[in-house]
Amino acid sequence: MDAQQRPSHPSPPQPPSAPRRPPPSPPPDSDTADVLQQIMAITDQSLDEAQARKHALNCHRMKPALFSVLCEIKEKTVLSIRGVQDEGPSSAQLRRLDNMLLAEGVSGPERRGRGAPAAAAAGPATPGGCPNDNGLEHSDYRARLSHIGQIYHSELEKYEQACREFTTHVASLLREQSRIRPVSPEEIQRTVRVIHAKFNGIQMQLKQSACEAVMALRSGLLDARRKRQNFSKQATEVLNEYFYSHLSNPYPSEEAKEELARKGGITVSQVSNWFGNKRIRYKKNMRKFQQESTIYTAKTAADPTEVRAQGSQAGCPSTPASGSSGEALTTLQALTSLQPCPEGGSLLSQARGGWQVKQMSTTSPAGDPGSVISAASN
DNA sequence: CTAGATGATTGCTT
DNA sequence: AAGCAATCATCTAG
Repeated sequence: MDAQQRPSHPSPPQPPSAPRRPPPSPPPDSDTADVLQQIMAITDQSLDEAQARKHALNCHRMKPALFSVLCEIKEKTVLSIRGVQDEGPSSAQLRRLDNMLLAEGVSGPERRGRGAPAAAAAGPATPGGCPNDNGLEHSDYRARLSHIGQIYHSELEKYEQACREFTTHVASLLREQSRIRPVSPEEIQRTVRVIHAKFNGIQMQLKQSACEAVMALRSGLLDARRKRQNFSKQATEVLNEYFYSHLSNPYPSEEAKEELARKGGITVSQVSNWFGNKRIRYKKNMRKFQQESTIYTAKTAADPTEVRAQGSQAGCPSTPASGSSGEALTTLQALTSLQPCPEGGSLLSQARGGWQVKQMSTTSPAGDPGSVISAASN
């Protein structure tokens, strides 16, 4: 405004300072054009050169007039610009991405123990998100996940740094320019906001990429899980020993399952799966398992240190007589293996009472235990 | 390559 | 929630 206080008087005979003005006596209009040209030229110059030129411009006699003209132009244009506010609906999307990265353990303060939210969302039988608690694949998964996290954080840091630098640079540039053209602090603020919005866009892309990487990793893991591996000999041994030594009630308690899992180097859910499969398959084709049965029963008879019931038998509702029934069964099994039964060992099934067989209530109205097996083993 | 074995998953029942 | 039954997908021995 003070520029307007000093109306541009007709040019004095000699300009107070026009140090590098090549034309000695320029035409009246060329003065303004010259100043503008110099302003434009500043961008093409080196810092030192520009500094000198700026100084020259600041002292130019036409500067106040030019400044007031720019003020007027700005006055008009700013009105039309105002009201165009940024910040779109992308903030919600950004929040979603943030949440997801947080849940995956890629971002956030500190990585949680085991990807808890993912496990919570998984199925009941196995912790779907993170399969083998002790598997190689899982550690590999975690390693890759943390690698993604590292890249994400370093990139984020880089972008933030660049954003800061660029913002301060632009702000100082604008402040500098405010000496030759009207730049309000508000305008600087707005420009800064625009810059931040741009960098936010970049950040969002980065977050999106991180999410995609995690997703790819996750689906890869799920694929890998399908590529099952047979249990180790040790694990199969431990499980079979328990199964055949508790043939009257092959339902290990939670503690027994944990013990078996620990001994076999597998998870509790794998133990559950194994027993589920085993019970079904044994029941379906007992004859096939008879040899295996004798092997393991002989083994456990010779080695009393193997995993005992540990309350599973005692706590079993279906077989209250836990004491000698196991041993009696063992001998029964040995007998049945000696005299193979064409129907798949109905003798055993009678002795056992058919475990926890669902069909029992539906298939045999007369309550014939043998029919359970014959119904199940077709 | 194939058949059988086996671990995992899914849908259902209790 | 645990278990059963069927099924899938992979492994493995021959």
